[in-house]
Amino acid sequence: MPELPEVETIARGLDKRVAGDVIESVWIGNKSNLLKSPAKVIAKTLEGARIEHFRRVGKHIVGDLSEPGRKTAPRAQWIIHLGMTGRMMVCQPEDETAKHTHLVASLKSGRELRFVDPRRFGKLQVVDAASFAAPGAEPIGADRDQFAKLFKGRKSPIKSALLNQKLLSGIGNIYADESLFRAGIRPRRQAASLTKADLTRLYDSIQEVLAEAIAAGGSSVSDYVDSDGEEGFFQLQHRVYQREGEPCLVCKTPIKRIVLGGRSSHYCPSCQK
DNA sequence: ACTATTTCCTGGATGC
DNA sequence: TGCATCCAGGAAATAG
Repeated sequence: MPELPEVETIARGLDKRVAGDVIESVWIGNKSNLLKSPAKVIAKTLEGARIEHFRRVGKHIVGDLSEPGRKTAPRAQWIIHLGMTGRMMVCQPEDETAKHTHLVASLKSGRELRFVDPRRFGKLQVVDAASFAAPGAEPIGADRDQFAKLFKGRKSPIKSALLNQKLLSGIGNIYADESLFRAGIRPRRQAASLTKADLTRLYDSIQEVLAEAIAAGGSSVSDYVDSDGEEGFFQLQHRVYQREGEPCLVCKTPIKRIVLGGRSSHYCPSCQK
């Protein structure tokens, strides 16, 4: 599932390959639950636009669009959320159309950008230029004091707070579990109960885990691949996620799995307090 | 202002 | 082999 490191990898890949290209025409399928803007509006906004850049904001891919020939004339932003199974693929027109293809943007270079999403938890929208903002703080390089304040007075489990995109935007189930393991904090701990030392370790763990995961090209669980169809390999470095029953890499205690807010949470009962 | 629960959706895994 | 059932989960909506 695409979280911050996967979305970062995909956005960088897309930027490298299609920045500067111009969208000539757009086809949108009929599955409207994916669309946060009306299909007509999306098509009209994308058609004729030049893609200045693709980049990541939270778990969103943002495409900055401009008027062709006038790079400095901002036009709109194309916002893509991959949900659980969404993919953005750079294809040749003759490439076979994958099942569950919901949008195809034909580019001036002759290539196509395709959005594919079997489970349809993804979202597509267009917004005014420079108007898009993630609902919460950017986890990478967040201010330490601001970070600590996010959890003040929160009664929910720290794991749930980490998944709350309105607090931090970008952390999902994998990196929440992995960060909590490295920080030695149990997922069920009430967020407000974290000491200053806990928060410092958590902050550092998040920075470390996200940086390592980005360097590894993300985690390929489920069917994640980047915009080149390449798998990431951070899943090989997971210490707790999806390792229920397997020995902790530090102390050999079997990793436990519990369900918090309907989400699997994995932790070492010995290393995490 | 929070928090907890439900909903959306398909494919892969499991069980009989 | 086939068919039914369950499960994964990001985030919005709903209920408390």
